[in-house]
Amino acid sequence: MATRAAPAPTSTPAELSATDALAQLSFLIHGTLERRAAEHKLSMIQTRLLGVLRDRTPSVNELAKLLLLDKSSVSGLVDRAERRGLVTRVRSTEDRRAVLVSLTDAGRSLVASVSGQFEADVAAILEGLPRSDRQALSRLVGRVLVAHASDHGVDLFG
Amino acid sequence: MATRAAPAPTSTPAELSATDALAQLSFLIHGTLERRAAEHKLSMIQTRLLGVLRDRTPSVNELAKLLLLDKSSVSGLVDRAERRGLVTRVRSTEDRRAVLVSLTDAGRSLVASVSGQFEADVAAILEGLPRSDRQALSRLVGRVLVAHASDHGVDLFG
DNA sequence: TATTGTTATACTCTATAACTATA
DNA sequence: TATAGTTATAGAGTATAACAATA
Repeated sequence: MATRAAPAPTSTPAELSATDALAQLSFLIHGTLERRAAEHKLSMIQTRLLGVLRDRTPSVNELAKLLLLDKSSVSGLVDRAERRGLVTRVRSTEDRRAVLVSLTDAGRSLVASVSGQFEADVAAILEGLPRSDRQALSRLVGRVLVAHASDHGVDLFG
Repeated sequence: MATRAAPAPTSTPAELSATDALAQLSFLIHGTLERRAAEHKLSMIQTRLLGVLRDRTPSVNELAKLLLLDKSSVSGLVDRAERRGLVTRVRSTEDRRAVLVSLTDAGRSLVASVSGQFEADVAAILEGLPRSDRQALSRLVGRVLVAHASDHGVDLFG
């Protein structure tokens, strides 16, 4: 956990390894989204569900693969989101076993709020750096992501 | 959520804003720890509990503040960790209402494993960069952390 | 009276197994 | 038979409220 950054996020030592620094920043940013979502009574998994649905109308089965959950877990997740009026279920006409899940207007509006606030939060965290440093950071992190993706057979720019 | 990095982590576009890049990397790193912990049948919160206990023997009340949980939640958390032999409870002699929680040898060993593997994972992710770039990244992220901490009244280097 | 910790209760989240209805 | 989805069940994790023991 990069010394104590993850399980026990603590103070920032004068000297940080790149590993420690990245771990600490990651938990800071993750926690930021968690808090924003909680303000809207959303858990992280409900937030991810809404996020996934922004540009898709997947079946329960496809959702299970996207969210790395069992289909029964997705069933319950969608139940609770549906009860709150955030998503709807529609029986597929092509395969009448399948159920397609999509955002309601309320769901779309909610995920847009959380999303916007989170982006602003991250931007605010980065405001500690002058613009040229932000660009340098962006370039370096972009390279890490590209390298990691290619190591894992992910198709970038697809 | 930095476009779709958080709720719907997807591909890496050719051009990433610093915000998007940081968000994507953060969720990559957080997910890395989550997977490592899960291999040891540890949830994130159990992992954080063990992490906090590495250099402390706090009361249940203090744990609740450190983990940002209600004391009743901590009570259950410690119950389950104790049942697995990872932590022990000792009644405080100074204040006989208080219960002090500490790691067992098994708990300490387990958290060391997860910690070590996670650090190696993050280091591996960073290996996509040449050493000079890693140093630059570390310096930039360190500055972000310092700036954020000072904005929030956190005492660094304490 | 105030504080520490536990317990009772209720809800979310998760998986496994069994079931229904399609294919 | 195989697949899609739901339901029953069990357990972790969380909070609120009520309680016992100690301060």
